[in-house]
Amino acid sequence: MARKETITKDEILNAAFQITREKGFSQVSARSLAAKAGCSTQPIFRVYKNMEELGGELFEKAIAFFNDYYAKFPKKSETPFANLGLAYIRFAQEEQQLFKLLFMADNRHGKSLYDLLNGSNGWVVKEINNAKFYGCKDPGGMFMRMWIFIHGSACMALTGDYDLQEEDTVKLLEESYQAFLSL
Amino acid sequence: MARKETITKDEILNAAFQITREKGFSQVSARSLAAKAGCSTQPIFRVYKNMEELGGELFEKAIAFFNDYYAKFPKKSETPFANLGLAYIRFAQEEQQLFKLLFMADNRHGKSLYDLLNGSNGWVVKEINNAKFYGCKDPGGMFMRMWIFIHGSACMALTGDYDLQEEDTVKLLEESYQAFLSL
DNA sequence: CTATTATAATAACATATGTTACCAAAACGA
DNA sequence: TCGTTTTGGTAACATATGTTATTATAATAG
Repeated sequence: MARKETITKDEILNAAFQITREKGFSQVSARSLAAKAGCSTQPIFRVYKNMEELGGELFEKAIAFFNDYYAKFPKKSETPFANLGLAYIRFAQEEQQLFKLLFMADNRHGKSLYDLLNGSNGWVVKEINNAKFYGCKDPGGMFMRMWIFIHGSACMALTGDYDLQEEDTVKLLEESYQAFLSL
Repeated sequence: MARKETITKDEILNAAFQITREKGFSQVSARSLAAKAGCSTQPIFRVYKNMEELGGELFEKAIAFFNDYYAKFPKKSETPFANLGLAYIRFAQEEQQLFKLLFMADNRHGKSLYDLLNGSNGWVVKEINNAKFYGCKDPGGMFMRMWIFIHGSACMALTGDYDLQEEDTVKLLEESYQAFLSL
């Protein structure tokens, strides 16, 4: 019989995720990854065909992480899109590297922004329905405007051009929603 | 006496700028740059101490390019921030790589976003004064909100999540300004 | 205990990077 | 023409990358 596996796919993926989280996806190399996982480069190429394949699974793991982040994020506002937006902006502030990977990179691995946001729980759909429920006449347009605003805040957080605290962000999002309602 | 110089600093910088514009700053390597400039790598290290120094001058050149782009951009709206915003968004659409370098990268080479936008002509100041002239009570807050919105549009253009044409963008910016006025 | 076999470490290969050493090629005053 | 000096090409060095070949290491069926 054969030798037992000591380095699992999960361990490798987790190590890659850690590096990505701390220093960014570009810092995940075969060797840096091996070092983080405490092995040589061989186990990596046993479980993954190549580094690109690992990139794909890493992206999936990042999606799951964001979904979990949002699922656990405490609700702070009744205003449609405000909670999702607040979580998104805080995610950008707290998990800069993951945010870059998910929402600012060229390669989304076939997924659309909507796919990423809507997640497995249909969160965007829920927010849009919520807006409808609260009497918004053009929920689609509202989502577009709000998302431009939310994404702008998040991206500016990454370059150090947005540094509002949570309370102020909530206020900003609620105000913006009200302002866009008038259109 | 000494041999005449055949490869100038300008030629090298222009070649680097071309590569950046076409394929992104990350694609500017000593060798790719030499190839583009039609020389060996030596002239590069004659005029620049190292590649980082070239990076600095390249950034400056990109700033100048954006300033020129905006200076020549035809005015399409009377609404404060709308022209600047429109130019910014179109710049993101047409010059993706330069936009990334200037407005999305970590390293701004000591310049703030305000520095970059305000340029040598005080454009932001002018827009803020313009808003004041048109009766905006909180021009600073308006700039912040408008810029979040504008930057969000531009960044979404880069990931393919914003594809409005010029007219629609103008309308969107004008509407947003009006909406924010109500705050 | 031994043969088999999957695992994983070492080391290599091929390539790309910044940077430098070295040398050949101008350019021009003497 | 010769000597001096700067310029620029070739080639090297050091390092980092993905990937693969080779070898040593378990693990267990027989």
